[in-house]
Amino acid sequence: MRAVDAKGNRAGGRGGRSGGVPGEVWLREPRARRDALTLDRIVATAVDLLDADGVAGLTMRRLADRLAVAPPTLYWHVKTKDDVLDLAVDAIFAEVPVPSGPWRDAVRELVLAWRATMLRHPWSPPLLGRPALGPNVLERTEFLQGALASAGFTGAHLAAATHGLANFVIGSALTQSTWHSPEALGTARAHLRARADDYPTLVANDHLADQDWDALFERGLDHFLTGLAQGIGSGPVSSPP
Amino acid sequence: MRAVDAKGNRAGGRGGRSGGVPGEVWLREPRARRDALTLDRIVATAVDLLDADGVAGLTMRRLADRLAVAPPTLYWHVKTKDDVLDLAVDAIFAEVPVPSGPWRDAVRELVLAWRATMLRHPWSPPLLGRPALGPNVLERTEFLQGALASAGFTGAHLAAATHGLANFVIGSALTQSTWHSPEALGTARAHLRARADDYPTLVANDHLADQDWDALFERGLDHFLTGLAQGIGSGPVSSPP
DNA sequence: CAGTCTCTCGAACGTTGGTCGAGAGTGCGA
DNA sequence: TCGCACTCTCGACCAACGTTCGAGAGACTG
Repeated sequence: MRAVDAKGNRAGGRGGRSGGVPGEVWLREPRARRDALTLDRIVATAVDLLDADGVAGLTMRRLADRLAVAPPTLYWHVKTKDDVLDLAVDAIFAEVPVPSGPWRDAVRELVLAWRATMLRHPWSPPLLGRPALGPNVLERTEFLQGALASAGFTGAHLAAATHGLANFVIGSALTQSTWHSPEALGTARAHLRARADDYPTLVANDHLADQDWDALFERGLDHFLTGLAQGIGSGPVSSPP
Repeated sequence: MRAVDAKGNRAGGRGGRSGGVPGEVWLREPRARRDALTLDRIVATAVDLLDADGVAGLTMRRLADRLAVAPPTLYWHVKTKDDVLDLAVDAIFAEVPVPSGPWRDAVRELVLAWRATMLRHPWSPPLLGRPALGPNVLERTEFLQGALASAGFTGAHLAAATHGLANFVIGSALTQSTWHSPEALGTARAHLRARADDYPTLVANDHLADQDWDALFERGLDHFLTGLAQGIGSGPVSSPP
């Protein structure tokens, strides 16, 4: 069953189920279906859809279509659409390599890769407004906190450092993905310039310019790391060997 | 017309329009309708709905119901539902007072109030994934950058400081609003503890504990401000008088 | 009193996320 | 070989959603 043509449309339309067209046997898929519908395939396809058209582009029907399957079928593998979103978010975190080395370099590396991945999938930052407890996310968080702990942070200092870094990355990615499209940026700048009287500083300094966001982020990150390393009270100062 | 009872249901159901019930005149609203439908009322009601039930709770139909109006009516005042969301986001920023004083204190104050407002409306952080160009948002941003500029920051340093602070606030609010409900936090911690082998550091340090988020945020903010004030290259060091 | 402009709404459309129960296909034990 | 149970798929259907259209009511203007 479920013979599909190249465009992914189900063959036969609403034709009779079994024993339909004579000789239909020969048209059937070979033996073991190598296109078995799995959770992994669902999630991967969802990520494709999200990358292509954003959150609005992910529809259970579109998703089913791409997988050459009827929409209700998805609900056997997945409980709700939110499940798909949660799984998609965790899936892209697998792209973030877990580094090694001295804590400050390792943290920098992780955070930069983290940000790069989110920007590669601009639909993801707002979705972090939902609890993310997937294995990939947790593994990276574990590493981050581990690195900071190995640097000597403890207690509230450790918590502040971990959350602070994570929040900084997430906020940056959210903001930058907002201004993803050049057109949006352009109209926004025009909007600002037309109100130069109200926002003299923003206009004078060309806020929302098409600037080097990467450099901006790294600068901010270094500020934060410096503040961290400087420590307050019991904070650590230097890198371990 | 449009007499409403206390529960906001339209009176008369589907009764005849004009010249319906005899004596209905006396039941009509006094003279000039003091419940005129305005954009402001729409937005204020939308914020109420969002506060009560989150983004999922805001429906054009529910909104119209609360305003004792038929759904299509809203579309005369507003182009799409997204308009309502954008306006709602800008509306809550009016709650953030614009401070004064030495730059570091003023910035701290603004940022803290900003965060507090977003947490009071936990639906708002993910919505910053959409361009926010309302007057209230821009006014606060203008102030933030103005304060930093008056502190001596210029060029890329200024941009990094402005965006860095904004991103830090947004990220913090997004993360914290994610774990808004104690139940979600509880199950998440249980989930973590059940996997102590995989996430030893997170479990040992009770990541996602029901901690003092405010203190955590202030600590992180101070780290950042310290890194900022310390400056890199041409960065400033001290507060102006 | 006609005309215009502002504002409201009933009816309806297309699409969405999701449910239900009927099956097809497969593997397994008797 | 049969029958049963389990896995997986789907057609039909549902309520709810955002939004459009055109018909008006009501209030001002000339």
